[in-house]
Amino acid sequence: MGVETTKQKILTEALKLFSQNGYEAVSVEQIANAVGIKAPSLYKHYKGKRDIFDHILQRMNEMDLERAKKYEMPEGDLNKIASAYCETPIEKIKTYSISLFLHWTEEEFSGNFRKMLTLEQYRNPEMSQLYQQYLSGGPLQYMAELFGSMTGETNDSIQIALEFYGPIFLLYSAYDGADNKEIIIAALKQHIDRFSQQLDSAMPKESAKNDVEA
Amino acid sequence: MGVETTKQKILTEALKLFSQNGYEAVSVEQIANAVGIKAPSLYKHYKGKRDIFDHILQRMNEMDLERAKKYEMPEGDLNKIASAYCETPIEKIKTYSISLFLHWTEEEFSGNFRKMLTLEQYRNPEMSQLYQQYLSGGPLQYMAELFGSMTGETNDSIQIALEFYGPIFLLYSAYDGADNKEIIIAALKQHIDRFSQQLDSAMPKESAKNDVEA
DNA sequence: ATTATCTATAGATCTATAGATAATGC
DNA sequence: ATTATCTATAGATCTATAGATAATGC
Repeated sequence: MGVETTKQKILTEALKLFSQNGYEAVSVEQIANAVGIKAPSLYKHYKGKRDIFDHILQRMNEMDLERAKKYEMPEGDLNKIASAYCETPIEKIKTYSISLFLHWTEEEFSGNFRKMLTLEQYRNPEMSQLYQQYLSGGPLQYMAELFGSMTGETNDSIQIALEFYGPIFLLYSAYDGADNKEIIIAALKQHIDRFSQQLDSAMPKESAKNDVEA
Repeated sequence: MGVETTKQKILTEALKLFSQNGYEAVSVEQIANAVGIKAPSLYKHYKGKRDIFDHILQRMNEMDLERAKKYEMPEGDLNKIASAYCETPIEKIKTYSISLFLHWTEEEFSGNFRKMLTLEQYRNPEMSQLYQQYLSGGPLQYMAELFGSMTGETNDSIQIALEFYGPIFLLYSAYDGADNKEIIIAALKQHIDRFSQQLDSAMPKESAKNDVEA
């Protein structure tokens, strides 16, 4: 697992280039150079540039399914106890949103994929669909459902999700441009804490549940 | 003014294409086709593709200076009275942020420019600087200053600006993907109202000032 | 007389294939 | 024997220029 095969390395290097310059701006030769082979050799592994792109999408899809399985359904082995602790919706949201942010920033493949998707979002319907699924409308919808299940009234939940996810979404951009990434993570945590406190005090009761364990 | 010269049309059509596909993906021939001329004719007006791009930047810069002059300094003629009315910081922020949003969405040139910048932001330092100046860090900083001047304490102002501008920033994306743009504008206004109300009640006093006129 | 357009085309670059050569597995 | 790499190169596309032709302004 530590060693990357040429086939895998083509994907990671191509994605790195796509995330900086966009799909069209990157030539097969540039990818090959980054990998350390000549361009024609690359065709032994993939049918062409579009095929490389497709395999990146595929791999991202697999990674996201794994991540979803890990965080949406806390029925695993060791994590079971830990997540059972903070089963209250508000803690679930905290954990989920921080892990989501770190996933799209600190992890190399996902981080580059997010950047690439940002650059490709207007190219065609498929790309804008993926962008919204992974980064804008998708998370927003998911969080709205969480908030809806908390308050009971699903009416206002999209607006609440907007107040919550908007700053997180902006922090992706801030993260990309920041010299010191730690400051961004700190701002993220402050936002999440502030928001959940505010939400907690606005909620009718139930707030006693949290204060039992620390 | 209603008639667009070929030279101007090259800029608007090029920008339209750049905003969808990114700078590199667009060929000079595509631009020429959109304008309705042959590719070589285009070189009578601009030195090349890069030159077209540079003139787009230049024009955007001019447009933004105009917009800034219009909204930052309410010393004009007719607007003078109107803006003097709502000179209170909270109303200034409301007016400013709605006009900013409409500027980057409903106006064709600025809207396309925002999309293009989104696609070009990672290409080089100049692009990421422009992206942050126009769309992320710039407005955030400006709003932080406004909030700072309101509360007096400049400490927390960036965090407050994040809570305010984050959702607006996310709504740019939502706007691009939305079938019904009106819904997005409504969500924007609701966010701004909710936020300013919340801010108003959190402020010590001064809130009586607003309620005199309606 | 000047300006905007056209056709033709040079020169560069890019994707992809063909076929030779070296490395690896049985 | 199979697989991964290489060099050489075909064919397409892209940027940009040269020079001819039509349109516009004095």
